[in-house]
Amino acid sequence: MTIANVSPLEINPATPNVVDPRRRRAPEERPAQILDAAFHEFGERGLAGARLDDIAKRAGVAKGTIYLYFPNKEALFREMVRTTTIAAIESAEQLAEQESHESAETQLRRLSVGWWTFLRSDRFQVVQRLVLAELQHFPDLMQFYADEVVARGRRLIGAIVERGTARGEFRPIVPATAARMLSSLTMMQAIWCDRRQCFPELAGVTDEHIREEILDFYLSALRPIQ
Amino acid sequence: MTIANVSPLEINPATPNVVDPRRRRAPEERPAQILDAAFHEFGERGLAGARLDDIAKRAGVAKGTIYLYFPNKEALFREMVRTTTIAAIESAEQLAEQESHESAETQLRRLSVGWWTFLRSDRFQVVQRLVLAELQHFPDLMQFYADEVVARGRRLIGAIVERGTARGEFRPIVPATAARMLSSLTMMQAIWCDRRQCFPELAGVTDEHIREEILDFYLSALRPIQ
DNA sequence: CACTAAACTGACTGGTCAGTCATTAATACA
DNA sequence: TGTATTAATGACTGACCAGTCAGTTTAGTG
Repeated sequence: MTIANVSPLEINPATPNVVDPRRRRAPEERPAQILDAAFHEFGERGLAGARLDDIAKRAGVAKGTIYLYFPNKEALFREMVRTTTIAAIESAEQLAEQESHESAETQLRRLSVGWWTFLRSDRFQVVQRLVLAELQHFPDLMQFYADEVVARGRRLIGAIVERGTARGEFRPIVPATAARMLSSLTMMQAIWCDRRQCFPELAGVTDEHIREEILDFYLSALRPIQ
Repeated sequence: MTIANVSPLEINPATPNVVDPRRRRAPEERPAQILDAAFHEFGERGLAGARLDDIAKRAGVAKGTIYLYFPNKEALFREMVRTTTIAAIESAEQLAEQESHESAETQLRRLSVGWWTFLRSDRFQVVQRLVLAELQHFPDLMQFYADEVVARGRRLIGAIVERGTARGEFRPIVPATAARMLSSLTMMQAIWCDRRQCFPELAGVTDEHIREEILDFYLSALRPIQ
């Protein structure tokens, strides 16, 4: 969907290629196509539950083709988690770009909007489910996720909070702890939003409202003591 | 092993039950034995990944025996989630019993200790993983979990917060929102604690310290505005 | 003790699916 | 046009595993 590229071969002056597109040569596109299909199938069924035939069908490719680009199912899974995660971080960091002249509260507010958008996206929901459910069996991927997603996010928040404390906007607090608090509030509730129908209390509330509640709650915990 | 019979005379009348315990009749115990084994196997490998042969072996029972008590793999899974969840709630509610004369802060503090103990137990970690990973395919179980675990917990916290607000201990806040904030802080960080090795920041910190950080942070967000 | 009913067993079956490979199609180049 | 090379296919294989059932063991009863 996102990753699957537009084929440069499609741009054709004379349209001589009326061939079955499935058999057309386009080796550069294959990995992305397959990874995208894998993302959906693994996301839906998990590592053990997903079938390679389904991934192939979704990618518009024969099963054998998958094995031209990935040595086996597990490697495909690993690679899918890696690429999806990387794509996710990049889009999140773009959104969270900060201007240093702003107040810490304003920075936090902007970070909150960007991050929440990302957390509520389909891609994150799937990654999150896989991380929580399957990554215990892949210590290296877990580490990768911890370093590249969690730690990076924490540093971002921690820096803002530290600056806010220094400016007297916030009460004194260990930045790492403060970052962990905001992460947990936001991540957990983003996951719950995805299961809205089960939580009557959330059913009538918009995503945006929840995001604001979280931020207000968080800011009131950081409020300086009189 | 099966064909080579044990002579019934071998059974000493003084110690009558030296029979292979695996073949002793105990139909009342079977479901619990099987469910316990299922808990471990499903918890480790997920619904699709777990093998009934392994569950049987762990339960000390033949595969066929499982089918005397449960119609199929999925039903066993459902039943396992149900019973585990119920056991979990009951143990958690015992811990959280409150005395009405205490201050809201003290009540919250006691609830926090009991709940955290539960959240950090093996049983909860496994249930939580299954809920997040698999329960989307079982809407009825998801609903059951939402009603019996999440909603119950929220009501408990909400009531305490409401009382605290009425007494002027806490600032005015929607009790349901306040409950959701504490739930998300606690649940998410309990899950992270289980993956300690991946988060260098948590590695050197005790569970108890994190629990206190959460509670202090929470209380400071509820602090009345001057 | 003999007989019956209930509990239990584990070899077997049939379906499923990861992974293979002989074959076919497309392209590049002479 | 022919030949070589690379890309892709999908029928096939073998392992695996949920679910079955004919047979075995145990306990209860007269």
